[in-house]
Amino acid sequence: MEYNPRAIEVKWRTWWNDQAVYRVTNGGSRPKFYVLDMFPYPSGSGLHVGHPLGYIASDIFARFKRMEGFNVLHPMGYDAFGLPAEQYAIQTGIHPAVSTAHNIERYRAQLDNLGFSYDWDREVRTCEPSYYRWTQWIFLRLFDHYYDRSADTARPVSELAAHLERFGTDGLQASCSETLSLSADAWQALSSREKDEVLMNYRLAYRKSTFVWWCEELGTVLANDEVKDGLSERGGFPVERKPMLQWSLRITAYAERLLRDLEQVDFSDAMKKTQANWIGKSVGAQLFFPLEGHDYSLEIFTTRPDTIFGATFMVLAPEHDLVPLITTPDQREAVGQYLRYVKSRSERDRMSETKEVSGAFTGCYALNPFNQERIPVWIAEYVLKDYGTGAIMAVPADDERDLRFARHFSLPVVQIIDKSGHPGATIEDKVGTMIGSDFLDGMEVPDAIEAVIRAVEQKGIGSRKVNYKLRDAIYSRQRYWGEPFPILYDQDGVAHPLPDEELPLELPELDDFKPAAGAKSPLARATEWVELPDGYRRETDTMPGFAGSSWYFLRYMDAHNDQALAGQEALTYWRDVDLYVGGTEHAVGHLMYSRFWHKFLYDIGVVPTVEPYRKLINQGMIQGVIESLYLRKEKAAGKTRFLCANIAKGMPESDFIRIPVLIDYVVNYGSPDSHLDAEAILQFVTWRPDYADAEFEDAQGRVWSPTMPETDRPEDFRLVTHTEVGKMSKSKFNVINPDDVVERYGADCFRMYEMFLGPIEQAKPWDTKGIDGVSKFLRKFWNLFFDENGRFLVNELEPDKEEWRILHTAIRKVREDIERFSFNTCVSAFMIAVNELRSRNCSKRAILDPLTRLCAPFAPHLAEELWHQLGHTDSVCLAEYPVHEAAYLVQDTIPYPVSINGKKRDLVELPAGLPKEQLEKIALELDSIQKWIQGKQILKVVVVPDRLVNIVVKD
RNA sequence: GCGGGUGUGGCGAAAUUGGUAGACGCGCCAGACUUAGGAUCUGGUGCCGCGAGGCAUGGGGGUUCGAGUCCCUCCACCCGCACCA
Repeated sequence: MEYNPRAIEVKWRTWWNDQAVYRVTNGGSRPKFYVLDMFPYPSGSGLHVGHPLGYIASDIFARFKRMEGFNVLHPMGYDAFGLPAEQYAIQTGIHPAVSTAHNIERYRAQLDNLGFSYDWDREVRTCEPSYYRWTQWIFLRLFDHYYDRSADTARPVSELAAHLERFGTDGLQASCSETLSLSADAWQALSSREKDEVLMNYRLAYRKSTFVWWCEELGTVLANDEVKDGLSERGGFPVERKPMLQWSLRITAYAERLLRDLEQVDFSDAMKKTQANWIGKSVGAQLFFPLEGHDYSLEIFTTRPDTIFGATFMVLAPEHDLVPLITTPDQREAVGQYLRYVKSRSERDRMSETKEVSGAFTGCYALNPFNQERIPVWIAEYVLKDYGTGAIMAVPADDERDLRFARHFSLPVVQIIDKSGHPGATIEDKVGTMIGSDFLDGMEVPDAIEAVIRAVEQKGIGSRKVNYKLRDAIYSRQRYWGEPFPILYDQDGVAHPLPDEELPLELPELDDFKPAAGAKSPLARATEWVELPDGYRRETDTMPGFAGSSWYFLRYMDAHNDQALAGQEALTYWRDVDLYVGGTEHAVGHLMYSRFWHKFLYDIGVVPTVEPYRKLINQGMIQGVIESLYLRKEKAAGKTRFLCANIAKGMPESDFIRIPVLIDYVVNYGSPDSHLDAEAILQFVTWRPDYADAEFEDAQGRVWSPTMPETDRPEDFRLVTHTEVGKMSKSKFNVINPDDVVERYGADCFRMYEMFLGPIEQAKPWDTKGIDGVSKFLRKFWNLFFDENGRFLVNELEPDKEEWRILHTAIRKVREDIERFSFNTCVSAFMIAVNELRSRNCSKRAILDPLTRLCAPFAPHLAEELWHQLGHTDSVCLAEYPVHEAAYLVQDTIPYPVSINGKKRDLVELPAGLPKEQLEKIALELDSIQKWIQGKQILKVVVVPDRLVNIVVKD
């Protein structure tokens, strides 16, 4: 019988399905284990070979844990709301729900094709009302809570209102957008609308006019992490800063906990660093500088309050609220001009030209709160509106950027730190002795920082302050395909939550998905839906993509519950995700948001854990090989001739058109010798008929054309292609569909090969070349069970010592390596075992039975078939994972390398457990060693029992 | 600029605590079976050298009986963040 993967794979998948082998129930006596994949956004182009890498790894782990006796939750679903489906709808008129459902179907087929052990009964789709009902519910809880900093937890807004009623803002420690100061009387005197505005300042989901990233092309605002290099992450369109009335989530309230709790999760250091960096905690002081001629003062944040006596000017962000108020009449024009200049610059320009110095003087002076010295107030782009207070005290002597600015505008530089005691210290290092700084003189920098903060607090001109780079998350999108906000506005524009009983608030039907006028969501056109008879109006924006993905892992625990996002019993049983597998691209988006939501849900008593994910593994990207022709159009006697540049040989890249080529055409693709030969060019021009009658010229100046008679064509004509490695994408023609690979080699082979490619966390280019090795291995494994005539070879003979050793070596290695996520070495351990058994013609049941179980997580279909061939009737997926017995691994003899001065000179097989003295004696007496030590003085003999002997001689 | 990562044969890679560098696989070479091979099997394969042997884990230095692994330093590439006060 031949190994025929296609036949057995379909057979067993159907069987698993019928037997509900992967069905999971909540509870029971087995310990729980939760293995989660980052669920995919079902895009129109389907899965490529890179997507399943993480899914395969997690599936192996889930199967391993299941066989180890754990109750394993291993679900899958779809992040189904999002921009691409809506863009597609705008172009084609096809409803996003329709295209999404279609894409999901395709994804499902592709996933099914790989034999994953998901419990599909728990599937979630974020775009289903039964799901987003709870997304809306969580939003309403966020709306209904504020963050109490003294208790470090979220509390109901009603408690906040009660506090204001009795004490005003006195004694209130709450995260807020602006620091307010209100007496109880003042609060009581407010109208209900004004009260609502005050509360909005504290809510964890709040509506406020903020500067947001606006993307004209997409017709929506975007969150910080959705903007890359001044362009939208989706589509790569320009974005601009714009003040808009938006819903936001107060993630900043959780900044400290998000940072601190990184300590208790098992993420890679790189991931933790990235998150910590994004949170960007810095400790310093908040200081108030009185403004000359005004009765208000300028608030700044600094990490270097010690340098205050070196502050020779102040800088405000151009968008700072005070700018119009403090600009003096004679500076109005200069400032206006500068503001126009800033506005004219795209975010891209602003980012790319960070070295350029620009700014304007407001005409206003601030006073140094310590010595009343007059300090000119400037505005400049290099100060950012939304970091700190949007204003700084500039200390050119101790800050690179301030210094550049001072030099450019000839502002004074006052030295305040003597760094002579610290040779090599840079301008920004916090070292040195204070000089020219009044009461700080003579102090070392760290002491001075403390001293200033104490003085500042005593004088009441500021306080110690912790600042974070993390911004609140903009939560409104002016789009159709997202969760509607369960919010109604009354005639005063006051936001009212929809009662929970009215959830889900479903999306209205629409046939036009273009953004509505005035930067509005298409929902604004659904007037019947928006306008309620009682004069109330619905919010027309929708929630962002990260809403649904911030809590989906909880829904899997109890996917059909219609009373709660998940039942308390399910939540306390599954608790948290034990293993989470996904890409690093979600480091600051999804992972931060879901950690934030989880902490909030913990605060309000919904979930039992502080962190959602215990361990995170980031699979590396599988890249594609990109082969391109570089051609330059030349004019030649009426015909279009293309000169082919050999970029590798150093010809310039500019002036050439780059044409990505299907890798199927390329000879030796992926190697330095990649090229198109005559046959390949002919294929190429059928694919690109626009080149069908072109003439091609190679680097030697020879000309070749598909239209010329074959006899005229120069021999061995080649167009050299340029090879790169990059993301798989349609436009690069380098996408490999897993279905094609599965069709040819089978799912088990595909699974094992993806694992065999290299360490899971490492990025690597896809290369189908090596897959034959894995394919051969699977056949060899099969052939231990069947001979070429299909005869079943498995026998009941007792294995010998060596055969036991082979088996138990494999068991130990595979178990160890699964636990450390080293799946590539597991595959090689299987290969070694099978090769060794084969060379001994071993088809003994006592060996093959455990070996079949051992490889079941990797090649489940093959294992299931062989398991049944061995006479079992239950599923191998639920069989017990083998455990190695140390007794079989004890070796009688050990190969001892004998070295002279660390260089191996011989290898001798000696009985295990020999004492040092004897080993030394044997080693020294070896002929091969004698030769080396003849006439030399032996200084020392290092003997490591059961390992090696090293003889140190004097040269 | 800051942060993180990676550098080992022709290629993907292994080496878990400092102890035989290159397991396993691809490719390549030779051979067997074959009408044939993109099938299968056997053997070989880091580099230099006829050989003894020498040289090899990005370069240089150090610690050690012994370093891919630890320390210092330099270089290259990749990925984040990027005027964060």
